[in-house]
Amino acid sequence: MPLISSNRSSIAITDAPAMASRRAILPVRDYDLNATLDSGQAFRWQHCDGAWHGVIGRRWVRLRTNENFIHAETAESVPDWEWLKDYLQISLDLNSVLSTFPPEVPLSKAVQACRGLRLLRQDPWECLASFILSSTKQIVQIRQIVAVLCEQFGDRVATLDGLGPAYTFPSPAVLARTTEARLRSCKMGFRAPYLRAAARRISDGELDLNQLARLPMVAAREGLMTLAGVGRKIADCVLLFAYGFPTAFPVDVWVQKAIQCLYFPKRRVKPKRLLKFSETHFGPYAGYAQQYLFHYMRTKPAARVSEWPGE
DNA sequence: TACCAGGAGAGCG
DNA sequence: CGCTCTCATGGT
Repeated sequence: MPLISSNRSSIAITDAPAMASRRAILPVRDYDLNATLDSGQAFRWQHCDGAWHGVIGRRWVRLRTNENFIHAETAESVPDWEWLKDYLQISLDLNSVLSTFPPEVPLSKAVQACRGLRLLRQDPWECLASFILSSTKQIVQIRQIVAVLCEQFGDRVATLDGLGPAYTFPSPAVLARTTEARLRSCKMGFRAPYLRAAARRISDGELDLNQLARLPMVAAREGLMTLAGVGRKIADCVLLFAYGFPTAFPVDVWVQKAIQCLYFPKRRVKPKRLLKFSETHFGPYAGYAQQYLFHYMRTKPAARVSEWPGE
């Protein structure tokens, strides 16, 4: 056994010249990796021993973080780290985003409660499929369904020794070819036909997810909503978490409750009016504001307003 | 046990 | 439109 392995000392540091390596150190500022990976936008990250394990594209990766850096490690050496920096949105200046928020109390409190929460830039198909599976499910259950789906239909990818298997997210082509019954065995219930039909339309080329990225947001939303099982909320999740449209504003039960309680505590507001408020109040990075409100409501029960007018 | 979950679609008046 | 019901499953 050689004392020094050939690539053992090659650690990429951010923008160093291209050099194949298995490890990288990414300098970060205001980046709360824990909150970000556990905030209900992605469902495949596992927290073990102070590190996060996940699969991005076809690569398994382990992330560790402290206040100033994210340390990344892959199982096989990679030519560069752009795929990870893009996924984590490392180069986004968070302060310039936060400075566009309207200066009001509820949103400020939500930001203060979790400074460093970020939005990821996910693969459109994985994001779309995951949120098709999300409807009327708790986040823990969504994770479970997605894990089984990947185990059953994804490709095995290399991990570090002793860490257990990891899988890619199954492609539209693979899911288009399977049966509804096999999908239902992943415990996704009535969502199975939706997922299969979406996989079919995409693998047939009838709907081009890459093409949607080049459209204005509203047109991209309309494209997504032609899929059965994809309404306004799920479409907005994909627009925000995968395509990065900064004003996409998914309104789920949590966000609805947040806006109702924090902004209209006296009178009950109809969903339609509430959606209009979300489109006009939060500015050019409304999607970011949404994620802060969501996280705030979900994790700070003591701080949130508990009444729900009209009940 | 009962209730609800990062919804959407169909059926109704 | 706007309301109600259903869909499948499991965590709390």
